[in-house]
Amino acid sequence: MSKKLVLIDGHSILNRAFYGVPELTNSEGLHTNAVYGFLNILFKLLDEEKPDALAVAFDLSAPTFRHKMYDAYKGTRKGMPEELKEQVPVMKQVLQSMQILIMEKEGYEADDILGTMAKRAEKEGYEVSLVSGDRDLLQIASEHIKIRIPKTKGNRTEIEDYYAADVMDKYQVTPLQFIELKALMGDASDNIPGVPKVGEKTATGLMVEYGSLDNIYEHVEEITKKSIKQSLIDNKDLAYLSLKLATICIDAEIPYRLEDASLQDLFTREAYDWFVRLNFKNMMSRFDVSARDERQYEFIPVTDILEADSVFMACKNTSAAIYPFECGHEMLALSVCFSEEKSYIIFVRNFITQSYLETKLQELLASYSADHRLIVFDVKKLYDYTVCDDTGRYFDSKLVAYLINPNHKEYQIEDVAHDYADIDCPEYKVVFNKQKPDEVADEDNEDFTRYMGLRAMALYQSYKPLSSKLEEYHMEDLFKKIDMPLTYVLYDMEKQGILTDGDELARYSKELGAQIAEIEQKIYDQVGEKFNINSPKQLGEILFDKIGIKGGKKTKTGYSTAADVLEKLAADHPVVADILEYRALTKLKSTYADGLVTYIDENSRIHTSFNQMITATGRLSSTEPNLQNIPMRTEMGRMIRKVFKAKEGCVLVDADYSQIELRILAHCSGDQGLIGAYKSGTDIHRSTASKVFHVPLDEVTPLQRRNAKAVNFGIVYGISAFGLSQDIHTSQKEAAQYMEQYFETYPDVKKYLEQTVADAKENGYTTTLFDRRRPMPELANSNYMIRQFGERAAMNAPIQGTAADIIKIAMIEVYHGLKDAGLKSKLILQIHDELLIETYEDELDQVKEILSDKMQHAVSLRVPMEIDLNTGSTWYDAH
DNA sequence: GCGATCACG
DNA sequence: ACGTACGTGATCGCT
Repeated sequence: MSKKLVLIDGHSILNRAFYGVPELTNSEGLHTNAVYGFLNILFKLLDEEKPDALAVAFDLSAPTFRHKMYDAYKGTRKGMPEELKEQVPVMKQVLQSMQILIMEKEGYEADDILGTMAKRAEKEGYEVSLVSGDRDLLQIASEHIKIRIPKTKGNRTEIEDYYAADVMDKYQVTPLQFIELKALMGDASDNIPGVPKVGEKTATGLMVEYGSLDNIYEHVEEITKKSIKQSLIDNKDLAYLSLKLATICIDAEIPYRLEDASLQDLFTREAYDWFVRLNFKNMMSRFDVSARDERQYEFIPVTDILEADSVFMACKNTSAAIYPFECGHEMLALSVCFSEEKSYIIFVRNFITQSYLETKLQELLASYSADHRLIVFDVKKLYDYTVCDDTGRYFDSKLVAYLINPNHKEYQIEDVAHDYADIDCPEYKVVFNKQKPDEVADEDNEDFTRYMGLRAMALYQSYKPLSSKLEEYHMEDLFKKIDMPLTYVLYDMEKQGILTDGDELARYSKELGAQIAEIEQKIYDQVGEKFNINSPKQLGEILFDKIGIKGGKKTKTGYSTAADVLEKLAADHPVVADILEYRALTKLKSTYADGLVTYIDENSRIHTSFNQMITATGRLSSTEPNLQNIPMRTEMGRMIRKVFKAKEGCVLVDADYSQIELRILAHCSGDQGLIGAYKSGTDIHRSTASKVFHVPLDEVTPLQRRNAKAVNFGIVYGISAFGLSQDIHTSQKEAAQYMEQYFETYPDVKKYLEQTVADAKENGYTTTLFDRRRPMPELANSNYMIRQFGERAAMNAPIQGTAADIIKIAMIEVYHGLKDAGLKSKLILQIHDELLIETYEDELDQVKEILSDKMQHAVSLRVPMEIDLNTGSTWYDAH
């Protein structure tokens, strides 16, 4: 077996780690995140590759041969932030303490040293892994030199691998041609100029057609696109200079021999001291050989139905984790784990059919009760195989991970496995690259059985830590009674979908198109030229430079042309009003009229996806398409709602909570003024205005009511005088006065909000009435702005989150209310405080009763929960 | 891929 | 002096 060498691009990996790992300091206040990230990658490499030799190359600040060629050349180390710079010497010392070879040489960049070492090692029969964040090194890839590009995702690391063939696959050029590709397109981060007008697409096209820079110039006359041809001719010298700059030197004069890189004992006394000093606790276990984790799992492929039977039989009196492998809607395999030693991977083969697996799962679920659970990852996706709305039989690890910390963007099984089972599950892409699911799902494919086995194992092992956390956080009821049962309700709603009239959508689109064309022309006429109105950049230049409207800059990239800015200008400049109208119309056409048709299925229905694990507050979100932001506020937009209909023999029943968030505020704060206002049933905004402005109820002016309403909203959002002043177009001073008067009127609201923030600061998280939790790391941030944001979010989260809890409870009760009454009518949409039911006409009275009863009595607060309920043949009419 | 914009609660 | 309402998702233009 040939020897293995790992080469690391020191600065590049340190740089990646710095930006990928959140801020981290040791007790001396030394920044350590980059070093930590680097070591994580290093250990992952050592574990995975078990190399014979390893070395790290660094750049020196001295000029290199590239500087002599090109004055503007800056190399790869410009503008390094101080927090990173201080970690470079630390990193080198840590590596030294681990007896790892550090290579650096004046006149060369790390790339050149790495390239030279890699080629030397290859000649001597080594397998080489070259680790860098920089794709430049792809030019070195060969059959024996693998370029590895790590990506830090949260606290995990994924590595993309490129042998020569993979470079071909991805970039359509050979590693050597990759240099010429780069010479053509340039590279801003390396200050390689490239040829103007030639981007990645053009460069790739040229390289694929002509094969080399020389050949491109031999055939330059054949190039059809004139501007490209001219640019190539004009910049020939530049292209060849770039080629030289981009070429990595593979015969650098460096003093290092391969033997120098041989690995010795990494875990020396000095290294130990460094790890203590840097406070890298979870890496310390590596110093204790006896404690080193050497778990060996067994992954057993099953293709025989009798064996499969016995696996399912063995699951029956214990909790088991399952993880399916699908291609489209077909299950190709199912991994099952019910012990810490082994997983079974059951393949759809021979007598094992998908329906056999579905039956077995169904039987298994039926056998479970409170003691045993089927541990799964994203149960909503599983209901296609196991129809079961008795959700108490499942434990959804993904859902629990979300509930424990809803702040993450996504919850991949790899993350849950790492965080709660300490198991490293490789991503599909990393193991199988671009292979299709049906090509990899084979019982002889050891990569596949390991891939599947690890996932089921990780799920199985995540159960205990996740349940303990739920218990510790007092979130078991939230999980068992709210979010878990909701999964099936959402599944059912998605499956129902909503009837959508495609013809009407097309007519609407056509009408919008006509209006847009008209107003577009009108805008061009007024401005005196054609331009892309949709481009904020072009629009800003036309408005503020050409016409000379005063409005000034606002965004990082240039002029702001946002609606609130333009609205202030519309009165003086008619064209601005037209632009606003153009914007409104094109938005309606592209996002709604034209956007929605693509989602209509063969039954004329649209099935959105309700995501339960996205928001930090506990709300749902809706995607593909988003049916929670269908226009409402303008009449033209609202017309869209006419395309959403009830099917033949049905009507739509729509109910929404009236000011649910303010009512929750009244309840939570216990403010008698606010509670009294709701109990008396008067219009809350009018009542607020009357008290705040000290006028009798019937003398409140429309403006006073509007302002009071804005303050009410502001309170819920975590008020700031600035935000309020923006909203009601007044001075910050006046807004501050409104707030002050509001808090005088409702003193317990003020107390409540202050207490909420204080608690959040002390605990580091907020909770809702139902113990939904949101960690608030912003409150401890050193940046004032971020802390301020944290305070506002801390005021809002319990209110918005409690509202989310309440409507979730209502949804579950409405679902079961309808089902238990034997009705065919179905819940089809939720829009945060609103529910929509497609109702059979003969069930109308019952549905209305169930809907209003369950919504009003989902919880009992100190104020009544009122709803508005409407019926109609379209959503437009029902709301 | 990211920022700007705008649709909703 | 800084620069901000809370929570989302889709589309577009641009690098």
